[in-house]
Amino acid sequence: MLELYRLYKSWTGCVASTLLSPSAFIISLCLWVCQTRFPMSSPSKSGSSYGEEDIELRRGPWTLEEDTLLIHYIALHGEGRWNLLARCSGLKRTGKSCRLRWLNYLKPDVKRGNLTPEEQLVILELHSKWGNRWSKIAQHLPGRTDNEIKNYWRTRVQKQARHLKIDVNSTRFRDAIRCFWMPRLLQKMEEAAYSSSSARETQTSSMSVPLNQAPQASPDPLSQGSLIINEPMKSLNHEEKNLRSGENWNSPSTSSSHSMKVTHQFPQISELPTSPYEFGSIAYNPKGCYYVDNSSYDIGAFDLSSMSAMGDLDNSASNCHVAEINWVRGEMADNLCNMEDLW
DNA sequence: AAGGTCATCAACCGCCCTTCC
DNA sequence: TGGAAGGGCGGTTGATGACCT
Repeated sequence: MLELYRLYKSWTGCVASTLLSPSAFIISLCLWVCQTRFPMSSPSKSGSSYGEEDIELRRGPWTLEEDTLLIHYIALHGEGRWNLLARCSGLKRTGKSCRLRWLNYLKPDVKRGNLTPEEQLVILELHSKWGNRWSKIAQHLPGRTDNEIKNYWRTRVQKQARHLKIDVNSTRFRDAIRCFWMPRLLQKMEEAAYSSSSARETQTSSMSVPLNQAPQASPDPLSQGSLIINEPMKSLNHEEKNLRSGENWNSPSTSSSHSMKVTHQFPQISELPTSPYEFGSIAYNPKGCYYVDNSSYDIGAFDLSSMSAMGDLDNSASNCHVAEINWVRGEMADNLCNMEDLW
C-alpha cells in the first residue's frame, strides 16, 4: 500500500492540486476497489441488466475523484486499452476521454506553465515545416502535449495574424514570424543565456568558462538540436561584421563584449535567401544569420543557417524581399509591437 | 459593483487509420 | 476480405477567469 502511495505521489507530484493525503488516498483506493468489484452498486445504472449501454457517461470537467481513479487504475494496469480501462476502472467516461485526460493532464511528465521562448521557437520552426501536425510537433517538445501546442498556436499565433489582418497561412505572416518573431525569441533566449552566464561568472569569478560553453542556455527540445553561444564579436566573420557595419544597420553606439552569436542547430540545412535584407534593428544576410540589435546589451547575431523549416517556406529567397520590406516596415511594423504580448 | 467582452485551455467531436477476428 | 473496435489526430466548443467599461 505504501509502495502504491509512493508511486501515486511521484505521479501526481507535478499536479499538486490532485495530491491526496495517505488517508485520503486509501479511502479513494477503497472506493475504487468497491466500484471495480461491485459495479452494480453504481447509482448511475439503470434498468435490470448491467450493460455498457446502461451506463450514463459523464462529460465535462474531471473531478478529483475521477482523476484519482484513473491514476490508480493506470498505476495497477498501465496505459492503453482505454475502452477496457473506462469499463473496468469505475469511471463513467469514454475510453477516449480517459486517454485524453491522462495524456494531456495526469501523465507525470506533462509540463505545466507557459511555453518557454525555446519551446515557442521550436513550435514556430516545426509548424512552418509540418503545418498543423500537432502531435508530431509535440514529439519534439518533451512534456508538452499536442493539445497545448495547438492551443498556443490558435490563441497566440493566429491572434497575431488576425491583428495583422493577414492570413495565418500567408507568406507575409510567415515572413513576420521568421523576420521578427523568431529573432525576438532568439533574443530572449540570448538574454536569458547571458543573464544566467553573467550570474555564473559572478558566482564563480575565479573560473574561466568560455562563453561558448555556456551551455545549457537552453535545453534544446530537438533531439538533434543544440544551442551554442559563442563569444560574439570574436566569432563574427568578416562578412557578418560588414553587414553589421552596413549603413542601414541600426548599430548601437557601444560595442560591449556582451554580444553573442547564438547558433540554433536544426536537423537539416535548407535553402536560404540569397540577398541580405533588414528590418529596422533586425537584419538577415544570405548566410542565414539574423542580427538583432538590442541597445541594452549590444548586438546579438543569430545564426539560423541550419533551420530546416526555412527551406519549407516557399520562396525563401524572395520572401523578405525589398518589396516586402516596405510593407513590413509600414503597416506590419505598426502592429508588430503587439507581438510583445506573446511572450 | 455589475455587466459585457475577450482570452485561455480542458474537453469533446468526428474523421481516419490500424489492428484484429 | 470485410467489418468492428480501438486508438490517434486535428478541429471545435464551452466553461472559466481576467480585464474593461
